[in-house]
Amino acid sequence: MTTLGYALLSLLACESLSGYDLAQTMKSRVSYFWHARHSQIYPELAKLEQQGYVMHTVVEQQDRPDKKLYTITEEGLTQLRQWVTQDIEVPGVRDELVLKAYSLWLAAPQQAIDLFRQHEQRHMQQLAEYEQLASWIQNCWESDGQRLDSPWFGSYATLQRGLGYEREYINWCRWVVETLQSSKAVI
Amino acid sequence: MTTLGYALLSLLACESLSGYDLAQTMKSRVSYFWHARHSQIYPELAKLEQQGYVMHTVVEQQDRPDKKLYTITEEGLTQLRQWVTQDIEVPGVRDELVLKAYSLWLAAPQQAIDLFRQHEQRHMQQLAEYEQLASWIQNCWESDGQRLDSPWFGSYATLQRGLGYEREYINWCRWVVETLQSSKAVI
DNA sequence: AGAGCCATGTAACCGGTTACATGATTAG
DNA sequence: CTAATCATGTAACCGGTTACATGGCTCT
Repeated sequence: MTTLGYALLSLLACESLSGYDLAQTMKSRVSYFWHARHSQIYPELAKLEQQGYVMHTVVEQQDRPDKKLYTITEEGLTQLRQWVTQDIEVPGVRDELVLKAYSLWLAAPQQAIDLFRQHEQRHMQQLAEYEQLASWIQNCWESDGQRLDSPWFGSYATLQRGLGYEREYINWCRWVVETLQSSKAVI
Repeated sequence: MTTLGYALLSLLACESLSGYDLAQTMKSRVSYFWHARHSQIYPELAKLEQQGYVMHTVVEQQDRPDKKLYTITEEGLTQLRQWVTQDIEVPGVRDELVLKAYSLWLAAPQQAIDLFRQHEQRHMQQLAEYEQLASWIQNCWESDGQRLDSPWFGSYATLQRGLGYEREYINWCRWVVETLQSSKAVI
């Protein structure tokens, strides 16, 4: 089993979806912590089905192309359950902007300021999207009684990370810009 | 040019290093925002040399094997300077722990608590290392007059991100644990 | 008429990891 | 004697991205 396999099972544990839907869902809702293109998803679904973790039924549609609706099996759920709390290594981060920051001493300050302002903006946009989503999901979870065994708890937990991540990233961008500006005055 | 190429140039812009040293430096000092194995570094250095961005001299050593000391060239510096402020896309994050959090509703709360306590610990350790490094580097930068064109500024800027990242990660782990505990009491 | 969405796949490529390979010196 | 560190490389593999390929429906 690959991590992508578990990612797909995680989504299918909440609802049955087609390969196309899985790609859409990843793009829009869980893009923060995982993403995959359809070219990776379709073969992975086939593998999961071969292993018995998912199964599909063809849903015929008139106005649109037919689709394969994938559903998680009992074995799939079992597999997913044993994976969730299994320990993992802390993955090494690779962030090109932080890498660029390492060589910021070689840059023209104004150009550096522009770059980090741009990224501050982008992360503020992302944060705004997550905040909207968070208030929605918080509602869902609350009307579900804030139960730990409600799928909304999972969504809410990941979103909490997304919010924190973006806020911290924005803070850092601002710190870089301010440092570049204040020191510029010193020169 | 690959990003790894720029990562190596970034390090070589501060000091001349061997392939082995580059691997060590990445492991110890810049592991937060970039990392690479020696199997990737050696071929990349050869490519950089072919392109004229670095050059090497063989340093003979008695007590140790001889080594190739790589130095950045003027063209290398020029290349690096134009890359630093060039815009990039915000990279998609992939974090398996956050992915697991999404399926936390399927887990036994106590096992989940153990997992997130473990990761809280690991990030606290990482944070402690960064904090030590930060006070050291801050000193270096200050005795360098907090100049924007001092390499210490670059190191300090990336470390600021490292510190913020780890602190936020720890906060999130704690939030997950607390939520799992408080809701447990409700049940 | 053309752009864009729905829907599913395959193939080539590339960056990164793991493993293979060698060999000297030093510390326990 | 053995393990670890210094030092440099190659090869196989694998996950992920980009591009190729097809085709119907809907909205402008």
